[in-house]
Amino acid sequence: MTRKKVKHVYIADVTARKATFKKRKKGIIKKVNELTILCGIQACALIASPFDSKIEVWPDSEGTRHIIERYQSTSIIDRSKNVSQESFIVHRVAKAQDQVKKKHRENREKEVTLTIFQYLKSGIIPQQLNFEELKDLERLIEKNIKQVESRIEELS
Amino acid sequence: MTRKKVKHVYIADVTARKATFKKRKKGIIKKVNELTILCGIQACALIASPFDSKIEVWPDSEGTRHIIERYQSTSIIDRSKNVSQESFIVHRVAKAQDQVKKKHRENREKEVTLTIFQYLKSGIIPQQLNFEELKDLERLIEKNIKQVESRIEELS
DNA sequence: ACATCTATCTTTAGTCT
DNA sequence: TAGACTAAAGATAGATG
Repeated sequence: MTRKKVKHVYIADVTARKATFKKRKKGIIKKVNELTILCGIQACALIASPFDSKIEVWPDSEGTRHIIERYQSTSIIDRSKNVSQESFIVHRVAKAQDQVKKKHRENREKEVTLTIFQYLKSGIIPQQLNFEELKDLERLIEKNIKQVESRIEELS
Repeated sequence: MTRKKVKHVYIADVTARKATFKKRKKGIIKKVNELTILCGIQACALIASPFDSKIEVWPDSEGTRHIIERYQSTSIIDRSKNVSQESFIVHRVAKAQDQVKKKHRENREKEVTLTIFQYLKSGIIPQQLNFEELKDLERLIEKNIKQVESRIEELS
């Protein structure tokens, strides 16, 4: 009587879709939970609801945040294979500091680099950035500084 | 012959753990994929490997990034229930701009706020921040500005 | 709408190659 | 180390209350 051949296509019927979503979400979360226990690992799932804009996560928001941060760090490292992220950052900062000492003058380029360094240390932006990302960030900070300066000028 | 009662505890044997991890990870990803199709939603899974530091994600890094960003936005909204995030940001920026025009002088407080606004617009930091997070960010930016200024002074 | 049931489908632990 | 196999365990579609 209970026929089942799940066609893997979008479920048009709202009631059926909602029921399936609820059951399967529960199943997935159970499986993810089991995997973390059986294998002693971290894992998380983020699932958007079809019925409201909320995204459900497993485990709690704290655990999810941790693994997301861990993922973001490592994925960025992977993207910049050509240079070790650690030596890259260390070298960049050391170079910026040297330049500051040598040139002995106000220099926006170094201001930007130092700002980036502070943000990296603080964790506001990922601890590792590849060259392209760093360049984007530099351009953004430079733009900000210019805007702030022009606004200040405008008011003087 | 094939006896199975899965005890839900850590699998001590390395070989068995690896085999189970591989099988179950595949299963979870399949289930998540099916859920997204059946219900027409976004979902992702992040799974740390027990054998190297890499975190595997489903779907690709691009899709994962999107849903993470969506999650981070909404979760932060939820945390600052007391005030709508949109009106909060809009109000804060408008106020800062008003102050700039009225006081007609260089003012670090506004510089900080404008910098935050730029970062918010750019997506470098989450689009929504609650009061505590905004305060932390303000303190950080202020500290950065002071450090940069003192370094510039030191060199003049 | 939700809870329970259960026949059937799907996953997977243990085993072998 | 990685597939393939298979029977038991587990998940769930559709039905019913």
